[in-house]
Amino acid sequence: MTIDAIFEATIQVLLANGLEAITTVQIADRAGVSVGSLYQYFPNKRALLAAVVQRHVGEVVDATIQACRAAHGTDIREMCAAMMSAFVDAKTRRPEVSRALYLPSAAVNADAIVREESIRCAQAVQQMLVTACDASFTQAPLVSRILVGSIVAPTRAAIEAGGDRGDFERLKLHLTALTVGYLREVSAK
Amino acid sequence: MTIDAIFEATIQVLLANGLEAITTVQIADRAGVSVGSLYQYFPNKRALLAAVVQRHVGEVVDATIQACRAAHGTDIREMCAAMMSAFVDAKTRRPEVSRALYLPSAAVNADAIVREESIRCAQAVQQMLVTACDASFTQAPLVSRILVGSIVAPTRAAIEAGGDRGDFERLKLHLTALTVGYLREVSAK
Amino acid sequence: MTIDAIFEATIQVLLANGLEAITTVQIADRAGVSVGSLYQYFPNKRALLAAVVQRHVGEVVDATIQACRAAHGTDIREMCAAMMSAFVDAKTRRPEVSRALYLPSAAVNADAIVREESIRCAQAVQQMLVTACDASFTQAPLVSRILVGSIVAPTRAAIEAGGDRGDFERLKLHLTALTVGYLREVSAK
Amino acid sequence: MTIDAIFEATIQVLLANGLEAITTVQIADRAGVSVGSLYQYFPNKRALLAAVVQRHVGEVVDATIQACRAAHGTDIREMCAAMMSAFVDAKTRRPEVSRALYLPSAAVNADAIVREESIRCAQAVQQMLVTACDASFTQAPLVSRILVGSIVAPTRAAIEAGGDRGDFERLKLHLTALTVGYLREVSAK
DNA sequence: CATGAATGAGAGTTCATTCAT
DNA sequence: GATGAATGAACTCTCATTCAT
Repeated sequence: MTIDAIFEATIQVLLANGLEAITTVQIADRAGVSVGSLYQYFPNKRALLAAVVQRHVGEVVDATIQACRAAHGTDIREMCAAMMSAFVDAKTRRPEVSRALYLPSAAVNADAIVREESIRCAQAVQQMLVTACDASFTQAPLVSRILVGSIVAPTRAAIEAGGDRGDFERLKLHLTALTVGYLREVSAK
Repeated sequence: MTIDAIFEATIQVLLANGLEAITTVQIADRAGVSVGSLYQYFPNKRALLAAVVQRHVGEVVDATIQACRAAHGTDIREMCAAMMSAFVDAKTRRPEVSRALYLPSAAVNADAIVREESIRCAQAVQQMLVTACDASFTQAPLVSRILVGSIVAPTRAAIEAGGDRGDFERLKLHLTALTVGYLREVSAK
Repeated sequence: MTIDAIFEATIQVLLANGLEAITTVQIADRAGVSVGSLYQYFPNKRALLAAVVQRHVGEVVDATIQACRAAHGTDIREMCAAMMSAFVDAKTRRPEVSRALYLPSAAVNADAIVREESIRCAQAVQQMLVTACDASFTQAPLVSRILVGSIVAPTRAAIEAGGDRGDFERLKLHLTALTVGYLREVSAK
Repeated sequence: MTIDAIFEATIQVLLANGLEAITTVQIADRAGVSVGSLYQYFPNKRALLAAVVQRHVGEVVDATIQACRAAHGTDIREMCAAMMSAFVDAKTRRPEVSRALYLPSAAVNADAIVREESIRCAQAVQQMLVTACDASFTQAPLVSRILVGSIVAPTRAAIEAGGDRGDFERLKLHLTALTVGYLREVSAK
């Protein structure tokens, strides 16, 4: 509960002040706790930022993985559509949170989290792809990583451009087209 | 000349210490100049980082744009292949530079540069796409942005994974497949 | 208490090093606190100096005003004698403090304080003068300001000349003569 | 000529930026010379400021002394009127210059100049007073110093209040009244 | 356990002064 | 003699972290 408040406060301060100007005292103040308490839950500022990023990215990846699992055995288009829907929905559920977290995500240490979560996601994608009923892949690991990578930046661009629901739905369609087209191109069948 | 030394020093220190630990004195020392001189050329640290990012990203975008122009009037596959080749080559000419600059690129202020350069690139892509001999697009602007966005993250992943020339050549093929597939999917023809 | 220590330290450093050489670290050191603590109480160095001046000048003006009030209704000579006594006593209670504070008093920002306190003092003088039993003034505001102004520099000169109690008592007599003579000259009666 | 330009530039920068923000480069720029040249004429910044103050204060004191000499043998009122007229005229010939120079005058080193010039002025006053045809003084040195001191602050206040010619003429009358009254009070005759 | 005043290392930045051209 | 880029010591101020209460 306190941790949740701290997480939320971190996001708010990040949105208000940016990554460079954020301070532990500010975060604690906005969370309604003392700095001392903050340090009871996190060993240092870096760990706090990492945890916030971890949770957010983890949630998005979890949602995407779940969609991937549910799509096992279907065809390429269905797989891609399901995955894009889950990914974009999860990422844009609270667009301002995503926007706030793009900054610390790149900061030292936190980008390792992003990298690892991307790998976790790519693995689920790979496991899904091999079950596709209308395609097969000789370089499934690489294909999965390309696929996951390719959808990140367009989504970020849409969020930072301040897109609305309609934009995000359109984004889903294009990401589906992007990934379906790719998989067709590299499918062995 | 002094400015070049400062740019190079910034990249070196960034690679050695990361974004959080970089200091103006360190940069000046490694560039073989005094801090005072550094401040003669850049109003502040942020501006220096922004300039370094600007130059790097600008070069990559310039190279990509040039390839786009040269490919006007060809077919989709040739366009994508040419563009991917130029982009990946420019971005991986000195992989460690690219790797160093991913950090400040996300830092406040510098990400605006990245955003603008992306737009500049997307415009050139759009101008190329409308000349394609084997496809036509109803939503060229969106398609261009998606296309540019989709190739950024996979390339970054390849660089950060410490890929070699072979990996980068393979990357080109996949990015070509990715974009060709996408354009086929969304082509009106 | 900490604030008092900082005030006292500021005066000591000012006496030892002058206005140009004073640093926040020095002040903090001599006050036995850390620079950080100093900045917990004062937003910046300028504000600290201003506060020190404010307190000193405020005390002197308060003492003078009190004497003015007590002298309401008396004659000119008694008024001047009472006021000069209070002013010189307050200003020379710790001559070295006064001497130390002449420097920042002129520094930007702090001289505004001196100006305002002078005005406050002049108003009290004016209110006193209009009750004089042996004189009346047609330009009371101007007369009050001249009067307050005229006693400042001679007192400063006496302090900076390193005067002793005897000098200060002699100063009182002369300031009294100065102001009494003036008031007689400009009295309408 | 160059020195004059530097003096004038110093005053301009002082008026524009205050004492704390003044820099040698700024002064040189505004004077239309290089910093190097500035250092050809003055060993350091402090000496430059001191010279500017010296010249201004010296001029005022010179004018006042001249008036004192011309008034030898006259009566108290004529002496005071002549002196006040010369002093106020000299000090308010270019009010903004006086205003600009109040700041460095208090800064370390330059206030010694002010002190010495005050003494020089007081000596001329003393030499004048002993020739007064209608008064004699037992403590001429002290009286002279008080007299000189008493007129400084009211004049400064008038200048800083942005007074016009009319205000300055009124000031002369009051300073004359102030000093005449004083001299009458302390005259032995 | 919570608090938040105190700490102080360290960062960015300035600017008087120099000296090669 | 004039120039102004280069220097780097030194300053102000910040803020992650601690620990006595």
